[in-house]
Amino acid sequence: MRRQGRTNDPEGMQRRLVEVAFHAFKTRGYNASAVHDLRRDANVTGGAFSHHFPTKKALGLAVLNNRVAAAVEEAWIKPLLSSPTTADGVQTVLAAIIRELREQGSISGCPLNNLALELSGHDADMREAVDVIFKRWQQAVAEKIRADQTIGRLCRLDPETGATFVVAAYSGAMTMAKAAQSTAPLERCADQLATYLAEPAGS
Amino acid sequence: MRRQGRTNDPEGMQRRLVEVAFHAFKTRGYNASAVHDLRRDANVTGGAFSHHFPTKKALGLAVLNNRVAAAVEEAWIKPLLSSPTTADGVQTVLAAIIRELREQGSISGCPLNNLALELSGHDADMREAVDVIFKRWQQAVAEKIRADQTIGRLCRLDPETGATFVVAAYSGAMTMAKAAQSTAPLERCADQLATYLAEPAGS
DNA sequence: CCTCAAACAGGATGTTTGTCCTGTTTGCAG
DNA sequence: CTGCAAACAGGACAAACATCCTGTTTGAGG
Repeated sequence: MRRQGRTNDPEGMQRRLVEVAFHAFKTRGYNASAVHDLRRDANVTGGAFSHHFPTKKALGLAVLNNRVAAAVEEAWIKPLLSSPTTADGVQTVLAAIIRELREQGSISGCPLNNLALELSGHDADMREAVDVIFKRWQQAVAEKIRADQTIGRLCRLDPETGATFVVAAYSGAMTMAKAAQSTAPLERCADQLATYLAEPAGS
Repeated sequence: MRRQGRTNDPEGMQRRLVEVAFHAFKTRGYNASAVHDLRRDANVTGGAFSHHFPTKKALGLAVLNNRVAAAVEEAWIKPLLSSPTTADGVQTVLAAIIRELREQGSISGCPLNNLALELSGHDADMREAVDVIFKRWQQAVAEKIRADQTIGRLCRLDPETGATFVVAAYSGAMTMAKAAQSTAPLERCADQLATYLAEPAGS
């Protein structure tokens, strides 16, 4: 075909594809995103696509394992673990997310949340991948709660239970924020999580 | 065509279609459910379908406004409002849902939650419909919290904020339960919501 | 320079999707 | 009895869809 500008860059191509798919899945959803559109947006031909990802499901798993997991790590786990306390970390994370949503105008929701509902009912491998990320997320929060307990905070709170509760409240609030296209649910949940984490539960 | 067993039953046909679609949307999702399959499962021909619902979106809105809203009303609002306190009602509702999920083996998630993520990003009308149901749900919980306050309970809790928090925690927990195919997240959130609603927040 | 597997191009393929169209039947109004 | 609008039957339709196929190009190893 005599295309002379071509250079082999498998990693870059995969990264570009995963990046485009991540964004499309986050905003439009998995089933609503056509492979054809993803290819066009990422400037990837059909041959190249099916070489790196034999099926759409393979791309979905790659997005989940590489990109979504990294997004959770970056937006939640890192800032949480580097905060003085759980309460502080959760507050910092939520404030940052709310600020970011305000700046970009529209609310597309938490990528993990979006894909979780759509994919965990359709395929066992997908659900497994979603669950792994949720488990990792919870584990990090639980770890932070345990760290708090070594300095005399949240001593009456079971770390796993508290972690599940925090993640659930955030996820649900993000769902409602997306439906309402407003940050109000997130702000309210941030407020309640603050008081919840300030005083030991079940005292 | 000489089909002699036919009888006109527009309301029944719409109900049957909405019922089938509700179940399909809940388990497989909106985009993953083909109109063809819905017609087959509901024993409705193409002509009848497009007579009652000109587009798939019309059916989706009908499912949202009629069936999903009714499901929330039945599973959440009614039992909550007929309970002595908010804490009691939330506990009753969650216990019933957990029991039901255990009996049926698999967890398909909260129908509103599932459709919220998938549809609110795709269409303004759909998002509006989802938001209305969420608002109604929150309003009912807030109303119950206000009722508690008239008898000296939860006096330091803002009703709207508390309602958002309760709904968010439940929704998020259901998402995690679906991903994990386990009722554990729901049980943990029920536990934490119990202590959250037992003592006034921010005291 | 030669080889060869991996990387990529560009379309073909068969299926699925949502919607529409033409005709027939029902049931109520007149 | 008779018009007539609504209710329904059954398939047609093009567009969109995910996947596959054949060929070409790259780049590293020998």
